[in-house]
Amino acid sequence: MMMAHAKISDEELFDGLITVFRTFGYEGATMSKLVEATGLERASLYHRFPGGKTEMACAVLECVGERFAENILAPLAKPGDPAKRVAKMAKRTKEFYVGGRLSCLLDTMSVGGDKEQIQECVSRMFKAWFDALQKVSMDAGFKAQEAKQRAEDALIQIQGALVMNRAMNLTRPFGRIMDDLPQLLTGKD
Amino acid sequence: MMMAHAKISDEELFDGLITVFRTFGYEGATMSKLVEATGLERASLYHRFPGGKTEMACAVLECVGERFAENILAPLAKPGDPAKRVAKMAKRTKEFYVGGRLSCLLDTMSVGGDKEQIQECVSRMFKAWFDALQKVSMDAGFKAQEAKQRAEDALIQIQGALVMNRAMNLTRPFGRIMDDLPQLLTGKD
DNA sequence: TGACTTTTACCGATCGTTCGGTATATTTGT
DNA sequence: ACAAATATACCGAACGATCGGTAAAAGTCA
Repeated sequence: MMMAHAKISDEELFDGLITVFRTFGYEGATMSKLVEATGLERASLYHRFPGGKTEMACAVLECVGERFAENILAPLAKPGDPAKRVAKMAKRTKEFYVGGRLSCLLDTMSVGGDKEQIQECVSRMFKAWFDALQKVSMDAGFKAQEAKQRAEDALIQIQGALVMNRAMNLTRPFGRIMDDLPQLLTGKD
Repeated sequence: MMMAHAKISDEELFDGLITVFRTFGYEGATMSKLVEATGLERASLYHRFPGGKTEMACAVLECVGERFAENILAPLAKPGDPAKRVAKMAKRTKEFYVGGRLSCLLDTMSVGGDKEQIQECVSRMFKAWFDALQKVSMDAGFKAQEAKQRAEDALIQIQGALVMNRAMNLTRPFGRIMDDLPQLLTGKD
């Protein structure tokens, strides 16, 4: 509509911000790091996010939520064998976390958690993820309660594997957990 | 042994430091917060930890490692039914994390992770925990490889449940995971 | 007294934030 | 169509506050 040439696109901008926030958490994500990662100067970031660092964090969470919904959660809602759908989702999830070498934004951003606004964003993103998992588990034939528990288990294992990978500098656990996801969410064990 | 006049004991000192580090992570744990939590002034903390914040973080990790080994991991190595030992350990673990309301130091401290020394402490603590779990699983009759996988699963689920609790402000998932631990580590499912 | 702990007072650096101003693009008035 | 006015995007420099850290004095015991 009315754009005076943007130095970088919103997509590129968010790429930089996401990388910093997911790596260093909210407190560790300093303006200097955000400036370096985006290529924009301090004041320019404030032009795009008048609400400052808090708004950046929330915007980053929303952006990741959208990307996650489009690229990872979407396959779960498509027609076809639920197990195959979960396998597709697991594959995309592995890519998203680069095989478990990157942390989850919902984990790193929830450390400290003195900002009400951010905490609310985090729990909302988490809930959306959870709902998508429960739904596919119900598609596989499980009752609401059983599906709920399996979705919870899946989310717990994904988050736990990412923490373990980061803390011990490994990659195998996450890969194994992801490979077992179809069985966990749709299997009759 | 050679203490003239300590305002507070090492135990009390570490209590304060641990609370701050486990709540806010390394970057979020500012000197001001540490001063407030311990009751000692800035310079007094530097007297006890000449290496500064990095040394405090490492000392805190070591301290928690010792407390963890004594109070939580010790029951795992005692004689008796492995399942009962794990149940005891699960009970102590629940208390340690206050039913899942508190975060794990190994999680929050590994966010950011630009300090080599801290990262090394974290992974070492994690390894000790892992080894204790594998050992009790082998006591339950599992071969090394099978026990290894079950220990890994247990650790993943504990960490994942703690992350989920924090991110969604819940407490149930962690409690459920802990109750299922004996089955996971020693059960023949 | 002498060894040890705590404190007051302070340091330079960096934190998140804001200001003043420039360049480019769009809209408006004629 | 052409210039004035408006809006958008950016940047350098600085703000007050707080960061992690240090020196030297004051207090506290054997």
